[in-house]
Amino acid sequence: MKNKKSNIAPTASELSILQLLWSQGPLSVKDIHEALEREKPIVYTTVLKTMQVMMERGMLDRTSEGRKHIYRAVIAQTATQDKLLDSFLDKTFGGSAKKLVMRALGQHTPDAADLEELKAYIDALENKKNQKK
Amino acid sequence: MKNKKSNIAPTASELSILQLLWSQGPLSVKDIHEALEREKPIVYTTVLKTMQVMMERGMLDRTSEGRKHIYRAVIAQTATQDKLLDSFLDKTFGGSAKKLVMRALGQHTPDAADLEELKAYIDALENKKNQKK
DNA sequence: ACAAATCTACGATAAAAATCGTAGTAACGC
DNA sequence: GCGTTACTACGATTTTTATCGTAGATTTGT
Repeated sequence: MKNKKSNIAPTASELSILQLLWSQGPLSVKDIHEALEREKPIVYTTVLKTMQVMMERGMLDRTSEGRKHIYRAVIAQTATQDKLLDSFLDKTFGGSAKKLVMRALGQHTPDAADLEELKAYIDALENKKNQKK
Repeated sequence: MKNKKSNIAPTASELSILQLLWSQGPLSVKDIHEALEREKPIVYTTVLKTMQVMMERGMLDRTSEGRKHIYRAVIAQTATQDKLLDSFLDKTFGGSAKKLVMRALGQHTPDAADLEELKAYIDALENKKNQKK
């Protein structure tokens, strides 16, 4: 096998922690707690515990900085999103990417610029397909 | 309020049952069990129990046909998918439909015909936006 | 120095979801 | 009629995930 692949799919709470680490880089438990607290009340040790579990599961790594620990994400954002997307696509849209895409655009239509960008992206995909043949 | 909205988001197992009912119409527990069994081993009463719970939660309804019950989905497929999509989009892609769409297309690129259809759909969305203004 | 504040460790509990086993009842075949 | 089969009802257990409380250690302010 290529290299030990982490089969771990993060849960919803774990994902909310990962999002912060992905977007803001390595953070302390305190940093994460403060950020999450803004969304909804949660006890400090709940966050701590979750992050400790995530370490055991190989999702996070950490270094010591004085007495406190600084955590960082080990699993990549894109790989994780792709895995979750795959699973979601199967479970909710029977695996049809087209259906999911159309529904996503219908419900959360991006602005004009983004729509143009999307069309350009689709063109690029079409070209790529043609080249392969 | 418009009409009593069901706030219920089905779990993964519930969703797999709903998928069958949505695509095949009203079914008995036996029908569902047989279909699910093809995917992975599962005990009959597990399915039965799940469907009973779903009834209590208002996701399913049933009629009697002889001694057996025939279940049908009460909650609509599109409404349910939209709700799940919303939540997934937020949790996994920070609410950016564009990101989700591009990733979905990249990982599960539809065939040429579907891509054309998608572009046409995007055009339609653009026109709709322009009209509103 | 030492009390208060800051952090981690970790077991325990709670909450949610999934699974199963047993009991009981109606239908069915013969 | 009566044993076998097909179903439902439902409690109970297991598994997974989320949350919390307490204990103890290190640092900080004064």
